[in-house]
Amino acid sequence: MARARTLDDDLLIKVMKRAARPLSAYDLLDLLPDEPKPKPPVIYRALDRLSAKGQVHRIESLKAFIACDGHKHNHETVFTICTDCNKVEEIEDHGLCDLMSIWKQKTNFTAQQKTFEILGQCAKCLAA
Amino acid sequence: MARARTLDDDLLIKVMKRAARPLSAYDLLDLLPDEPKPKPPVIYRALDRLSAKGQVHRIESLKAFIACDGHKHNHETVFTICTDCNKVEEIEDHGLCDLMSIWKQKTNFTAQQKTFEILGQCAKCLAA
DNA sequence: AATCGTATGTTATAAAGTACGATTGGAGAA
DNA sequence: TTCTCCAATCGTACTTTATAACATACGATT
Repeated sequence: MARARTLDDDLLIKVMKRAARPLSAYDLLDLLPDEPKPKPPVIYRALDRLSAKGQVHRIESLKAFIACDGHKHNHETVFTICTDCNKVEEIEDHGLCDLMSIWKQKTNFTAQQKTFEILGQCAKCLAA
Repeated sequence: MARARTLDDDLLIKVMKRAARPLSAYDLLDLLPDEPKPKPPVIYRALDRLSAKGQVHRIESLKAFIACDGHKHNHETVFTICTDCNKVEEIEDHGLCDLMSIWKQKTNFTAQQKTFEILGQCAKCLAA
């Protein structure tokens, strides 16, 4: 029904997980195996697909992407991003859901895309 | 202690407020009076200054900047950004402060920069 | 008055993202 | 089979966003 894909989504995820830090689209380009070297739009399309499936997140404040650890996202999530060790953690929090519905009532604003990110230092890096 | 500034921060703010929507650095470049046309780094430095003073915010999810309405930020804030009319509202919320300290306890993560943004539709635009 | 330090301006380029025409390869028709 | 059609994908070339590196003006310091 269409042309075969040259860049495998699972491979992309694997590369991202191995890096264990947010990677820009161009970082990914460099890290992916060559022959043929995928072009930027190919990377972005793959990221879009995976993002739509919730397997990848864009960290807006870093202009970079991270593989999602895979749990279900039953709740709203916040990312903590350590600027020292680059570790990203996903906090899944019911309290944030509550807050969201309070805001919804207060403002009548209909949310479509949420970006909750905290940059700083993780416990380990702060201690060191 | 240094050369006089050709780009006045107050003018920049004024232009941003008049626009009443998030503007990219290059939007600003176009909107500012010419003669001499400021170069990108000049704009970005002005935005950094104003951002440090809390007079301007970068909306990460739009790669754009908005003049802050100026109240004190005694609490954590969330931005709602209407993708229809481009209106940005700042929700100042004590509940979010509480949540932040809960996260702090839970994770021992030390926050330095917070990005809380909600894209969607405001009440008016949803009705229309 | 010579020198210095720093905020500013400028040039050039890096980094991030995308519009759009070209290509592939399978489905169905003849 | 061989053809045509078409949707998904690709890739060129470009736009947009951002910054590194360099140059300069000018008040402060000696």
